[in-house]
Amino acid sequence: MNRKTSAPQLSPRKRPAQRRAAETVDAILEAAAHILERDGLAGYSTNAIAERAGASIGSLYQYFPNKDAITRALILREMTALRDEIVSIDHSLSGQTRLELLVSAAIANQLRRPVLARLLDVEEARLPPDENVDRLGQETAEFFRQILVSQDMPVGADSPHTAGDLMAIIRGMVDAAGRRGEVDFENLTHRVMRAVNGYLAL
Amino acid sequence: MNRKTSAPQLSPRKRPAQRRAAETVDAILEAAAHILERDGLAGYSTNAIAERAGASIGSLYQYFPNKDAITRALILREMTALRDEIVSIDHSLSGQTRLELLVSAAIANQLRRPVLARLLDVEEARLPPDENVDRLGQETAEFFRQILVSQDMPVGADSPHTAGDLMAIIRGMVDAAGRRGEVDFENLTHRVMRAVNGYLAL
DNA sequence: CAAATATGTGAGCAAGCACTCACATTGGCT
DNA sequence: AGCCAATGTGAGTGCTTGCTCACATATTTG
Repeated sequence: MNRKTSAPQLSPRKRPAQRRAAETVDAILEAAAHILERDGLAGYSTNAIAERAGASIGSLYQYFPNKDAITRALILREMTALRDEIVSIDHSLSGQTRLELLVSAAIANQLRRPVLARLLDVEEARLPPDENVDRLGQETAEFFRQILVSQDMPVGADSPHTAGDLMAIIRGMVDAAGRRGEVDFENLTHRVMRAVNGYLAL
Repeated sequence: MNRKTSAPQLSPRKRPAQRRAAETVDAILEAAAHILERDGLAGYSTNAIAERAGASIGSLYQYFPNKDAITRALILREMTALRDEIVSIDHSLSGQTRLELLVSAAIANQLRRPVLARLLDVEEARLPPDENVDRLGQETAEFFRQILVSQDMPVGADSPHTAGDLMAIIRGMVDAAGRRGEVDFENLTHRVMRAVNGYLAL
């Protein structure tokens, strides 16, 4: 533990060691999110992100090797929030209740910052597969499956496509609602729940 | 009809008058579709489109005022194909049968060129609203609604959100399937039909 | 045929982009 | 204080992009 000199920085991406560095990284991520929401992909440039973050373009490139790394970090931030919420659902509840909680969490996650969520979906599709992103997605799908095999769930609710189909239904409906500017969270949740239950019941 | 001189070209976009001009326009559109499918938005540049079309960049800009106009023309081309298929559904069939035909048409439209369809969805969301695109969408939704009020449909199947929700479900599921590389058209169609019927039945 | 119009060409421009680098400042040590 | 690593800076570079324009060729018209 007594390293006199730190390891040489072969990777262009440093890990922040002091508090102000961590603050810089956070500011860059939130600036990137804000620019994406306000100006879309058209205004999403590294110079704009740095300026909005109150940092220099040089600082930005000390912590992110390239622009896509910023986007990936944003995707991970949002996916982690959803995963954490889903895995914290009480295991002793009934399958139906846990399913409702999960769907609510997924809807809330997509609706909290709808424009950002939609654009991150687009970027995720464009970026090459990422180890961390894939692992988070698999973890989330696994908890989904655990709910689908509960005793009070319809037999056969769990198939290789079920979790993926349900996530696609939720994302599709919520994205479309966001595009139309819907704001009635309860009504939308009810309709999504209807689609999910309908898919599972047949 | 005896116009000695044609009207001055105030708009930068000309309408093709001779056959070879129409062929150039078609070649440009198909080149744009091909580049989008093969290289995604990253390679989607006007110079690349012109080269692939076997035309010069100057020719391209004689028929399209800017790059987005090419994308809009592509969107219109795909939407028109779907609309035409939907409005040709036999009115004398039962509501359930017509619904199945409509869903099949929507799925087929999205699956024929899945990568292109997905990217055009993305671009449509980014572009400012367009009169022609909006009108086509409304026409399609209108025919959708006519089916939902058939006698053999569940009462209340038609609400202000129904058509939009169902289109969102179809697009979401088919896009996600395309992303995963699914190829089993029948299986996917069956699952989408299950989601649609489930949504309507409750 | 000639004149007029429609169509086609591609070098090149202005602007924006992601990203580098030589240097300045700050903070944590002893 | 004095040293050094960590952090911050922003003008500048090389590249790509959307798009223009002065001009050439093809087609129609009379």
